[in-house]
Amino acid sequence: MALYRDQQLKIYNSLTGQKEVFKPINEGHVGMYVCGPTVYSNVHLGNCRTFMSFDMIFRYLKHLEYKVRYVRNITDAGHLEDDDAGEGEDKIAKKARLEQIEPMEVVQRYTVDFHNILQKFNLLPPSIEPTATGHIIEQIEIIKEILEKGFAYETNGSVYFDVLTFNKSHEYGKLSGRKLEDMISNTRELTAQDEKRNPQDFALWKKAEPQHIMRWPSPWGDGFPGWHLECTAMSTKYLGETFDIHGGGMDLKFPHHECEIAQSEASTGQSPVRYWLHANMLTMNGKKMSKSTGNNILPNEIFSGENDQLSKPFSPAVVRFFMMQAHYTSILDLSDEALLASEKGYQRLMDAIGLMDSLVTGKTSDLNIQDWRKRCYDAMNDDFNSPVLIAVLFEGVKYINQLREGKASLTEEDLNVLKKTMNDFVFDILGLESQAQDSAISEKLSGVVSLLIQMRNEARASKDFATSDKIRDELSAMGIQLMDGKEGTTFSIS
RNA sequence: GGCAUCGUGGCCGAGUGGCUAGGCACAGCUCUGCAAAAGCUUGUACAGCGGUUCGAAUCCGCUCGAUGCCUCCA
Repeated sequence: MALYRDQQLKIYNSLTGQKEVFKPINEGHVGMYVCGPTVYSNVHLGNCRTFMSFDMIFRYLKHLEYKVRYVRNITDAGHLEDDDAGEGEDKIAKKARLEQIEPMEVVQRYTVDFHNILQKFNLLPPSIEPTATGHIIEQIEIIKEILEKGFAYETNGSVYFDVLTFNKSHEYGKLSGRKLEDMISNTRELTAQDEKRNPQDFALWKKAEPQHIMRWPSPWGDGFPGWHLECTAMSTKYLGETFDIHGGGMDLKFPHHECEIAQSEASTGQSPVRYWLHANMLTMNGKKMSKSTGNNILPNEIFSGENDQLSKPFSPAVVRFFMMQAHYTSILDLSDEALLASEKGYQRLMDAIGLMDSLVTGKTSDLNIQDWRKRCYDAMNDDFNSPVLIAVLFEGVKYINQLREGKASLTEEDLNVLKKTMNDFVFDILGLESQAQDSAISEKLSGVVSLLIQMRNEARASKDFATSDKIRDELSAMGIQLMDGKEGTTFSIS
């Protein structure tokens, strides 16, 4: 029997503002769509946080033995920097012009970067990773539908979604908690040459100016799709007209996701998504990381330590652990101090896990492992509460250390539950990686260190503390720490 | 200006009506040749003011502060 039947997962749904019991449309199957990046520059750490959060969610759903189809798109069609002006240049085209390369070279370069970085952070690839430019036909079809239903109009080769008309029969703004009347009263005057009937209207199709490189033929002439449309087209194509989970960054809630809802409801008559999930922002110096403002840090700058914000390099796993220590719906602020604290905690966790295989079993158990295991699931079932999970996992760390010191005892059965649970949650679900070195090298290294430990013990036995301390201190300087315990000396490499 | 979210001990960060979150740092003890590691113990924090309640960090109101969205952004 599948694990999900034993677990009651609750998810905070942005649409209703409440935690709801998760029930997929088709039992045992989950369709999940997450808005991916626009590939016109290097992915920064803030972007990574969102994808990492949904990776953790993907992993947990899979762990619960759901069959998950996870679709995460690549936006490879540039969108106008200023939608209203009509004169704006799209970001990919701009980058291509600045670097004197083809737009698709820009796309390729940053798609590769995106994949490389996510791999370093140990993200699983999605089931499908569709591109916007690969779905122009699907987007055009949706525009036709919306036009037919009377929720859009064509002006001068462009097609706009008619928000006011839509709002008469539907509720525009229900996701972001906005009221159309408020939005109207708050907007400035239309610019004189604007093609839109109302400022709230948004583009489904934009006519391409002659100099615009990325262009496709359509019933309305050469142009390119509006920036909300691709997600509607691709999510519908691969997940159906209504699917289970739609995720993305908080900054996409309005207008992007609001427009997606409008587009789907206008074309199919159905609300597209059951559960809307929004991951919160990563900040630095108290401000949102953002490509356009420059307040961001690139993952490679963290891994190398070459940046102004941090005192030292941090490994991808430590950064991931740091992020998992905050709930995905909370704002998280990046700082050197916080990363240093996480690094130590991460190390303690990994050291304990490394000890698991050497633990001995007893006849009785004086730790309630089943209850502990249940609390791990409870944490994740409560809207993927990874920080609470980590708190419970640190109880597991305490258990392991107590067992190692002989201060507690577990039966073989319980010990196996402890090991499996730690491995499941730390590696499979949180997606942390032990920084295992090349196994051939690490095997030899561990032989060498064992030899040194033996020599040190001999020195200690003969009270030659000068020698024993020298071994200990010099290894420590190399990042190899010796730990004396009841059962002998072990070591950890940092 | 409008809409929304948030303000927790030295730092990070959970928690939403009564019961220890957790991590890092700090202190004491145990262990140790000395350390480190680990274990044990201690910290009475919830922006301010007022209200509801037997009881509020948790609910309500106001004030102050921060952030996000309202234009491309994860």
